[in-house]
Amino acid sequence: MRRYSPKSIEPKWQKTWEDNGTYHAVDFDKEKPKYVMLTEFPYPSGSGMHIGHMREYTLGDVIARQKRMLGFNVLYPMGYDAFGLPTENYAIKNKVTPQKATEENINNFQKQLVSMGFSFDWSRSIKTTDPNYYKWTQWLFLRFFKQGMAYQAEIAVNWCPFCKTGLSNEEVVNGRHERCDTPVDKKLIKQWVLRITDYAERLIEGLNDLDYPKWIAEQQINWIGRSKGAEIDFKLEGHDESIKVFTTRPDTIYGATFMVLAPEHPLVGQITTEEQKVSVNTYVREAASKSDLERQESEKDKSGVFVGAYVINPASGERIPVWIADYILMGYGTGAIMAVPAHDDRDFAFATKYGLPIKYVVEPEYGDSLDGEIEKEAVVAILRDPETDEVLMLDWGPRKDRYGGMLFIGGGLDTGEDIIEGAKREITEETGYVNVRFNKGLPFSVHSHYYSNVKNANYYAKIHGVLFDLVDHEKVRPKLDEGEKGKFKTKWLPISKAEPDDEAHRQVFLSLLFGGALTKEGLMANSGKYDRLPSSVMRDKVIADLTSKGLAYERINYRLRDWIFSRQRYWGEPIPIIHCEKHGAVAVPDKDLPVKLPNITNYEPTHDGESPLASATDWVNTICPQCGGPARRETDTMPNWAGSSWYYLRYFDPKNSKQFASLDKLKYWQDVDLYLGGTEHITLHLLYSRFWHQFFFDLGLVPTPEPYKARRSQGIILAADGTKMSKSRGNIVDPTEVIDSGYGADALRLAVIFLAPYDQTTPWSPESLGGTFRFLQRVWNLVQEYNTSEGGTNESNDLKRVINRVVKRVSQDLLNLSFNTAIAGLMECVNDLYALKAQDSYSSVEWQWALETLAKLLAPFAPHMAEEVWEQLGGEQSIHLQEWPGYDDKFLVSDRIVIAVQVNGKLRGDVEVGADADQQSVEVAAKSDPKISRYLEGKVEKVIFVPGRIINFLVK
RNA sequence: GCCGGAAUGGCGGAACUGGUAUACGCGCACGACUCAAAAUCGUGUUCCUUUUAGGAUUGAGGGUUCGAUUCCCUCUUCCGGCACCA
Repeated sequence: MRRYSPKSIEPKWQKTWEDNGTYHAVDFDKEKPKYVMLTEFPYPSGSGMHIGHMREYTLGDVIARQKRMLGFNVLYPMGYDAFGLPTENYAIKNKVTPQKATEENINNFQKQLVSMGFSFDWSRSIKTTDPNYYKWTQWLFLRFFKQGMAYQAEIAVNWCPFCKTGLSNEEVVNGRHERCDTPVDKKLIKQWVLRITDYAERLIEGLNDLDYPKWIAEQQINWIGRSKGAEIDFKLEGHDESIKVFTTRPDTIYGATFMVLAPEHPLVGQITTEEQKVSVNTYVREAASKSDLERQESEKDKSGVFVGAYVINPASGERIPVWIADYILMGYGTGAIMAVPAHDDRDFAFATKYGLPIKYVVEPEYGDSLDGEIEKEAVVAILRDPETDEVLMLDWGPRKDRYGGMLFIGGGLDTGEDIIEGAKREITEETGYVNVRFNKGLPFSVHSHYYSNVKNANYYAKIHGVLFDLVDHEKVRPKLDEGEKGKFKTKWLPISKAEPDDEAHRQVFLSLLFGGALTKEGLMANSGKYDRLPSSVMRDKVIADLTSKGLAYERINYRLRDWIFSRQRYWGEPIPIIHCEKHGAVAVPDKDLPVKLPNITNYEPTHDGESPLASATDWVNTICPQCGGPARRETDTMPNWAGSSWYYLRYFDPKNSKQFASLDKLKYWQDVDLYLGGTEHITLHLLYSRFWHQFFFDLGLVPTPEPYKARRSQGIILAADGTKMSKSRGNIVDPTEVIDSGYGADALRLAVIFLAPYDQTTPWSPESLGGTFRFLQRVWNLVQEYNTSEGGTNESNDLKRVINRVVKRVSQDLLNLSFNTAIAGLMECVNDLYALKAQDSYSSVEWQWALETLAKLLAPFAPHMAEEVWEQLGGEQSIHLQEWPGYDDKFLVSDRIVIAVQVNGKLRGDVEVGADADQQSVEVAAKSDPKISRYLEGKVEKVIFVPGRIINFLVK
């Protein structure tokens, strides 16, 4: 008997498949529906592929292979995303050219991919660094340019001092460059920028029609950060101009007690008064030199300077001072805000630090309006013992209907009664303490709808919160209403343990003892004619009123910034623009594309923010395509996100030299049916390529509005100890080593999939590789031992059931992308087959069918083993071109079933009955079982019977 | 702080629509084969107890239900994303 030896079968089939073009996708196949399975193409780094890559491609491969067997014309392509910083940095370090490094890395990657037995259509492979490819990247860029969607701007960009290049917003993670972890600086350079913000709304809207997991969609929505509000003009005192602010809370405009501008705001210089000039200039200079990281670190300690100017609040007519502070960002909204310290945490911190006024205009309201409620003024008094830092609470018993629970001292005010007097009276009446000192009152009221148990009435109270200090413990006898007597107990509690059950009480407590801004909705106060309106209503009203005076308009703002598209590096697609003195930036004519990246000797990045291409004088100096006059080429290159923004389209027509892809082929292949990739690209590549695609759709270049119909993300494989795999930790699992060690690609594929649900981050388990290898070995031996020569027609219902069951299970699990349980199902099936084999003749037409079916189910997961076994069983053609097996439910039912028996919900045993047994026969069977009947001695009150599953006796 | 996701044996994980929790694999223990080991095969393996049996158990606590890993409420912890975005 031959032993299972992956080394001798895997390379053989890999070669056969490639020679036969087994996995080539067919353009315009009329017989079969198309299916495009896409996995993110790799960045060919110097360190080779790791197990995480293999998880992604194996999952894609399983889907692609099964879809082929299900009768789809499957395109499962692969290519290389090879431009970009890491290769260039690697090349510089190892003193080779990026071209050479890329070539070597790709060769290495290719070898590894082939050794895994993936069913890629290699005839369509692409490289983003191939001039025949980047010609079209440049051509597509020029579509943006020609529509005014690519523009140049001198802006302060995120600058990576290590990579010496500007970065997009998306590439900065926690103030550091995501590729090299270097803290990012700001640098003012002229940049190419793509107007992705024009598509902000579309990028959100488009998600509605896509099959993306909710969390991925949310992450994109979050990143785009839509917020609706208003732009409002504040007139500058003594100037003609006014300053526009953006706010999402126009309802709080009466609470705006000062204004803050970003230090970079263009009006700062103009409006600063003579006496403030020195301090303002110093502050602006310091802010400019701070990096993002430093700005973030100063989050807790806000700083700013008064510029000496005042503006007029357009709603209240009040005169308020103008400050600058670096917590206001020039890049968002208008770079200026109306500061409402009472209702914004940041403004509150700022106002507290600089002693600016805090004016509350939105008052909290709790509960919904109740029938016949009585309006009243009330106090909630917090009595604090300064000696022990404890507060006095009243325990009214369990809370019900917004009444009772742990509360502070509270009660209604008599008509015309002073708040402090009234509070003092309540303290003494309810608790008996006489010597208390008023500490402070809340600068706003709290409104509460509630039902009073004591009075048996609905109330709507306007509550004044007051804080009193206990002077001494002298007490008189409390003076309680009849309804209050014996209803509560008083308790002194440390401040940290005081947790009032009523929201109004809690708000009073928190505001009195800890202060802070109120950021929630509520009722308007101190807002002139708008008083007592709900804040949400006020918001629309005040915008409407100001809009009618031409002082405001509604506006939507996005967190998303335009996409900085220039890199001051060598290893990227040259931006196909020529700068002419007369005509400015001129597009390279389409016929002159590609603008090839010249070979230069010194491609190291420069310190001054100029691309190394600038030194290639021969290449740079050219003539203007419009006037023929002297001109210079653009020397910045594209980011490595450029090539990957449209690569899936090129797979549809990879060799086309006339177009990026022909419309016919685009119409046939349409879009990607399932896109599998990493979570790290959700706000980078995935967002960028959706943007490109949407823009191309608008130009009529592609037939679908979105590139990827469905998206899934595989989880990360951690090292066995649960830490992240990384080169520095030295805990990376190298797939090539695993294959060469004798386990082979099939066992590795199974191990990677069997590990956990595909989308779950989970630690690698080297031992499980032994498990999947053993499983394959068992399959192998099952086939080797099977003897075709003595074949008979042995009818076995058990065999039929086992095979039909596994077909159903694997088919359904694959539909749900539940790959790990599909493998568990296959393992279970093999275990069952071994058991059957022991009792059976093990040589019949049916066994032949069973083994063939098993091989087909195994084919997507372990393609080499399946192919070899298929050949041994006498199968024709490749197994991967066979039809996916079907199943029939009628073989799944057995005539005897086991029903669980519960007594009072507790499992007491089970009975075996006929498959169609009714309640009565199950009851009889259960009662005749002595293990069960001993629990049924009492009176059986009720029986719950779920046919085929369970019977539950309720016994008294 | 805000938004998402998760928590089940020694470990990775399974459980359809509320219906026998712990499938499958790893590990471990014992046995067979062997001079021996590896490999392979077989048996057992949630925990506790006074072990022919009983009790507990899906992060914690409560609720709905005949019955809850599954539904509802409160909380804890972990992971991912965003974070001075007005």
